[in-house]
Amino acid sequence: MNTPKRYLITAALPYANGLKHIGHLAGAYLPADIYVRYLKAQKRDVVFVCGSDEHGTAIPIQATKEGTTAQAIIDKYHPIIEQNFKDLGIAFDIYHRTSDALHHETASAFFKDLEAKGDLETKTSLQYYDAAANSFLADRYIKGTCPNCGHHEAYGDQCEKCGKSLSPEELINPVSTLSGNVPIKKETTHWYLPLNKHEDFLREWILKEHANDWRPAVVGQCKSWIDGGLQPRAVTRDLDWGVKVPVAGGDGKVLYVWFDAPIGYISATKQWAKDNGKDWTPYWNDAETKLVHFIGKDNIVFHCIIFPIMLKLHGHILPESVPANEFMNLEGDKMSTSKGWSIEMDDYINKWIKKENGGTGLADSLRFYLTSIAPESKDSEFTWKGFQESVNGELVSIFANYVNRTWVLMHKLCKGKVPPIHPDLLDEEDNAILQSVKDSKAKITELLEQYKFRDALFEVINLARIGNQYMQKKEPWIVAKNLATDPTAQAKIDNCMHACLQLCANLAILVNPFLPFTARKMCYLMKVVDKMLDWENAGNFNLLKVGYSLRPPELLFRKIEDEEIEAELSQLQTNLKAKKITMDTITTTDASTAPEANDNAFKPEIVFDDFGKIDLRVGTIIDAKKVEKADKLLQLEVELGLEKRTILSGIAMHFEPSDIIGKQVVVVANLAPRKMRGVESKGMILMAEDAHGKLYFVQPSEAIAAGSKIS
RNA sequence: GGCGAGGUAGCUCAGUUGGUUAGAGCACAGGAUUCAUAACCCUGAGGUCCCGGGUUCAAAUCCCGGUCUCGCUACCA
Repeated sequence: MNTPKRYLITAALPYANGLKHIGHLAGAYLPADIYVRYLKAQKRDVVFVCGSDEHGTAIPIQATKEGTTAQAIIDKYHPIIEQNFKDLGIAFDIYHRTSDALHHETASAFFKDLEAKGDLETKTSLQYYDAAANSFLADRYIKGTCPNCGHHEAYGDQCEKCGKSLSPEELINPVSTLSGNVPIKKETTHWYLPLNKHEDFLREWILKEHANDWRPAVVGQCKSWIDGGLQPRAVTRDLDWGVKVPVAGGDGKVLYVWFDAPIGYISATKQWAKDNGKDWTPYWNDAETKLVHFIGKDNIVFHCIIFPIMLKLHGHILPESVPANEFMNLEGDKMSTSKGWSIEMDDYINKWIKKENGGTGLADSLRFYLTSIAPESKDSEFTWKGFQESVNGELVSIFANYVNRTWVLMHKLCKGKVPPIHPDLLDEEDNAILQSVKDSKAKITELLEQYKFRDALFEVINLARIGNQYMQKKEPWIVAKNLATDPTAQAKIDNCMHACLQLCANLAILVNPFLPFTARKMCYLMKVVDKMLDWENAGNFNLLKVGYSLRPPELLFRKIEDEEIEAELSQLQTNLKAKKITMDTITTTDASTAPEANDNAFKPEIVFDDFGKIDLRVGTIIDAKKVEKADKLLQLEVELGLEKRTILSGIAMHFEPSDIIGKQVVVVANLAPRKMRGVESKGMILMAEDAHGKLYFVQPSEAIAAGSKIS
């Protein structure tokens, strides 16, 4: 294994529109922090950068929601997120922000350079435009009905109810959130990054070079994108919140957030270098730097496809690895802040860490559990019960208990001082325990280098288990009963306790990347400086000097009680209900007070003649079947009296074809035909929809002749 | 529908290029012990390796088909 000259480690920039939950923590920040702490203990040259992503349309949207400015939003969340990370021991070398002038300069120059070299293309296209507000509408400024779940408040980029990614074109009944008007389409010019031109490079770099050392899911996802045919991607937007497009024709446009955000890694590095009197350039330009991006699986395409192309074009190094984690669920469901089904870092900190409740030990308890269930190879699940069992059963019972019994015994039998070794009495067990430490260190080191943090942490606990076994065999508390009769008794005790103490010192070093607060507390108990935690010290049994007096025993962690778990579980249900009520309230309030800005509101008045243009008829479904290669479409044959019609309807998720044959429906009979999935649809079925997105047929109260007019 | 990842003990997960009787930790049961946060230590019980075919002397592993979960993507007048 040849060691890189230096490391640059990044963790995904959290979006500064709200609080971040423990799923985010487990996905990117915690593994990154563990890796960095390990590298630093190895005395490697490493910089760990992160920062708030403060651009994009969701920020000004959130501002509107909270009745304030975009600047106020980021100024509110940036410091909270930064502090949350600190409280949980995520030790960035710098936590920067993309609203900073230095970042604007950096991103701006980056874009300018690519533009000047001809690496970008421009293209004119039709985009939604709000004539009343005199502005183009970013995805996030368009609301409409979600085509996936039928939610009325879906945004142009994503539906927050079902979480599906959308494009504005997909929305049903799109409405501008600025004025409430139906947007029109207007020409606009944007810059594009032609991903398609770099396909060969990506194939070579990812599918060949990294086919085996990157995680299967990462390579698989990339392969899927590359094989699917890469398209040019717009890198600018019509918006006034973000980094201004710095070239001619860029008025009123900013860099698209995903173009600007990853450059945030670079500007953060610059800021760090500035603050510390260093040169940032080798970290991004020198081939001997190892760059690693820690992210969640939703970010794979940006960090493995788009950003690498940008880096290559701008003359930077490429990431050596992108260890993306899968998702962490919570008690059987996906985590979602907006649904109230999540555990915010901020909440955990306030409840478990800050109070006299537990202090920093509880930060490590969370780090422990999250690491032990890290979604490294598949989605995993956080349960409070699991948290309790993991902490009580392994962290406390095995690890902390080992340290505690060592300390207590050492004070009882060795006067609180590191006892001497008596070489003539050393036996196989004593030699074996030293060898175990060396073996564990080698294993843990290897696993950490491979980003297998879950397994690495298990090895640390296992070493404590070995310590327990060793002590059990030696039974110093039994030996102590023979002090009067056995002249070698004290020497035997000394040898055992000496080994146990040295093992504790080793445990502190090895656990440090995972549980930094605990490692520090162990240093305190041992009365040693942090320097002892250097990785090179692990595997040695001379870390504590003979005769050195140590502090009295103190518990490293406390157990998690049943009542606390029950409280958390019911809190979760409460949050869920509270959020639901809030959402319902907002929906109804909006409908009554600001009808024009809400698509649940009544549409603008029309005259009778407008209505008269619509030919509504009663029809009877005489056949229904699923459309091939479409999950949501049903192909219906509808009897309209004068003729039979083929009508397609997006209701396949709600009804079984066999169940609806014979049903009477209301049909818009004179709607212009439209082809979907290769089948022409002549007309439209009217459906009613409740607040939960459930669909109902609109039909006459009693069966009447097919083709009957409705007016 | 297409693509990607996953499905192994009650739970959380390992199982490298096919090779004895499929492993670990929790949880559970029994035993031993008391230095330790009712902790530790020893022993044990537990599996149709999602289902069905195929290749092979030999399949959790390779191939084909199906099914379920998650993600990306298409479809929604």
